Amino acid sequence: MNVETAASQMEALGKPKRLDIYRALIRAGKEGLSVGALQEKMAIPGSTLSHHLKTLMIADLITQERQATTLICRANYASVKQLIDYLVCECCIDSSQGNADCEINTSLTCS
Amino acid sequence: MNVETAASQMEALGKPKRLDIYRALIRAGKEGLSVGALQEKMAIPGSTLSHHLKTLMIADLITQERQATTLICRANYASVKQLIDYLVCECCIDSSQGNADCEINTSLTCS
DNA sequence: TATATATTTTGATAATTCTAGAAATATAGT
DNA sequence: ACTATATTTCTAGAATTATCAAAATATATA
Repeated sequence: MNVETAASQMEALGKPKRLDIYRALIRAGKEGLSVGALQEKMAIPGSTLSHHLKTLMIADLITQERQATTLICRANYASVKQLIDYLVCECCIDSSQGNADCEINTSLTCS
Repeated sequence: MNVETAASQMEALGKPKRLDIYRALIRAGKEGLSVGALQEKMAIPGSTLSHHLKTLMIADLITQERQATTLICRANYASVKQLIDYLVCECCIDSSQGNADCEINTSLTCS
């Protein structure tokens, strides 16, 4: 993970609508949600939704799988785990007291 | 935590320079870093740094404490913990399989 | 009060991004 | 081939954001 990748992922999650979309996919699990289902759920125009999904795709935060004419979107759980790690895993290492007393634990695995 | 707050925090972390500044504070621990120390470390103009710090402050991601003429900045560990929780804590709850098999654990405490 | 240090605010420009309607594309069924 | 459904791309305007030099502010010390 590098700072540009992490920042682009944060930025992708930095608008309420996109964050809502992403969290809907986090909640949906491995079944995912189709673009159409998301559009109904989110109540936004298809073109706007499509742009948001593209942003999340480019940031590697979601994946898409075509099933005939519908496109299934899923959260990429591995990438958000890496992002969280990048954010906090170096906690306190520059402190004169070290990080021995820091408890840092981020785990996320979905079956 | 609501979606606007979470999105504004994500957005604040969504630029490489601000993410770098924030991670430097995460590493610094409770001692924090002065604005001047950050400026030297990051090698950016003071006015630019000040704007970035203001953005991080408004998002409640950092705190500032004045010590005479210098201003000590510190990461707000509690708020990033809440942000991470907001992102993933509802993992898979809408799945037909439920979230029983999801392991979600985010802990971050710094002494 | 005068000076020095630390930091913020102002102001202006360039660049990016959000939004959504309209048109285009892709896939499947009749 | 024609139609229907699902989704994307094109296009453009409005709004927001990043950047930094210069001026202003805040605090401490001589």
